[in-house]
Amino acid sequence: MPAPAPHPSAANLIASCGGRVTRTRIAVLEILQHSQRSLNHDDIAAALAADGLPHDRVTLYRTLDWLVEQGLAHRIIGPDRARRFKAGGETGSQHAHFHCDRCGHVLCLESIKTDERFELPAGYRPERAELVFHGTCPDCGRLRAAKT
Amino acid sequence: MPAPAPHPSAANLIASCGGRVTRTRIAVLEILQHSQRSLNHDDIAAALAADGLPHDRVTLYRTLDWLVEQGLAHRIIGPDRARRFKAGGETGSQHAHFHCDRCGHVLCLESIKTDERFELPAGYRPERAELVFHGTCPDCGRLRAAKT
DNA sequence: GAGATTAATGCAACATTGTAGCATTACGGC
DNA sequence: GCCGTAATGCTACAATGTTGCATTAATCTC
Repeated sequence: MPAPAPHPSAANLIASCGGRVTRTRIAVLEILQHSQRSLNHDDIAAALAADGLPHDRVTLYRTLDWLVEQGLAHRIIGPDRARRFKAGGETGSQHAHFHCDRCGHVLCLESIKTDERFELPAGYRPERAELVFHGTCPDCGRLRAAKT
Repeated sequence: MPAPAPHPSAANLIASCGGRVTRTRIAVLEILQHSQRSLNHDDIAAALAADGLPHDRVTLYRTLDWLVEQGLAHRIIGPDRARRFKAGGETGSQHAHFHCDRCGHVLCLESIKTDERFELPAGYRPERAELVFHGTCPDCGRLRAAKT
C-alpha cells in the first residue's frame, strides 16, 4: 500500500473502494480535492461543464452520495438548507465549519474538533456533534477593513 | 406593564411587537409555547387543524418568519434540511440542540451555551455558533434499554 | 358602533432541491 | 473484442419554500 499523500490520485482512491473508476467520479472528486471551500451542487455542475464533461443533476447527486458513503467526501448542510461537499472523510476527523454570511462560502475549521466532550444532560447519548460558526470569513473581513 | 411570566400571554407578546393580533399568530405562538420539542411546518399545521383553525401553508410560513423576525421564536435547520421552530427568542440565549436519530425530534439543550469562546484561526469573525448533537434522546434510550 | 385603512390572509402558480424508475452506456473481466 | 453489470442520463415526481395578487379582517378615527 502506498504511503498516504496529501491528495492521493482520485482514481486510486475510487478504485480502492471497489467501485468502478468512471470519468464522472474522477472529475467530481478532483474538483472537490482542488477546492479550498465546500461546494454545492451548482458549483460542481458548473465545474464539470467547464471541463466539457456531462453534468446530469441526478448522476451528480448519486455520485456525491457514493463518495460520502465511501468516506471520500463529507457533507455539510448549510443554513440555506442546501448540501455542500468537500473532499476527505468525516469519520475520524470531526471538525467545525464556518459559514460566511457575506460570501455564503463554507470553510472547514480543521483545528476545531467536535469530538471533545460536552456536558450533556443525563439520558442523552450523543454520537456526533455539528458545530457551525456564522460570521465574516478572513477574505470578506479584509475587504471590509480595506473599504472602511 | 405586567411582570414577565414564564409564558406571557401570546396575544400580549404579539401586541408588544407592534403587529396585529390575529387568530393565526396567537394560535401558532401558543402551539410553540406548549411544545417541549421543536416543531416543523407539518406539526404546526396539524395542530392548527386539530383546533379547527385554517392552516394555509403560505400563511404559516409567513407567520413563522414573522415570529422569528420579532424574536418570539427561533428556527433550527435539521439534517433533513427542514426548518423546525420553537418559542423563545434566539438572541441572548444561544444554546445547543439535540437531534435524535431515532425519533427525529429536535430538543433544546438550554444548559449548553454556544456563546462561549472557541479558538478560531486568525481572521475569522464569528457572530454566532450553531451546535447540534446527533444521537439518541433520553426517551428513545429508555425504550432501547427496556427492550434489550 | 360604522366606516376607512391597510396589514394579514388565502389562493394559484412557480422555484429550488432532492428521489424514483427505467432504458442506455461504458467500465472491467474474460 | 465480447459480455455482464455498475453507472449514467433521461423523464417524471416529491418535498419544501417563495412570489404575486385579490380578498378578509384587525385596528384606527370618528
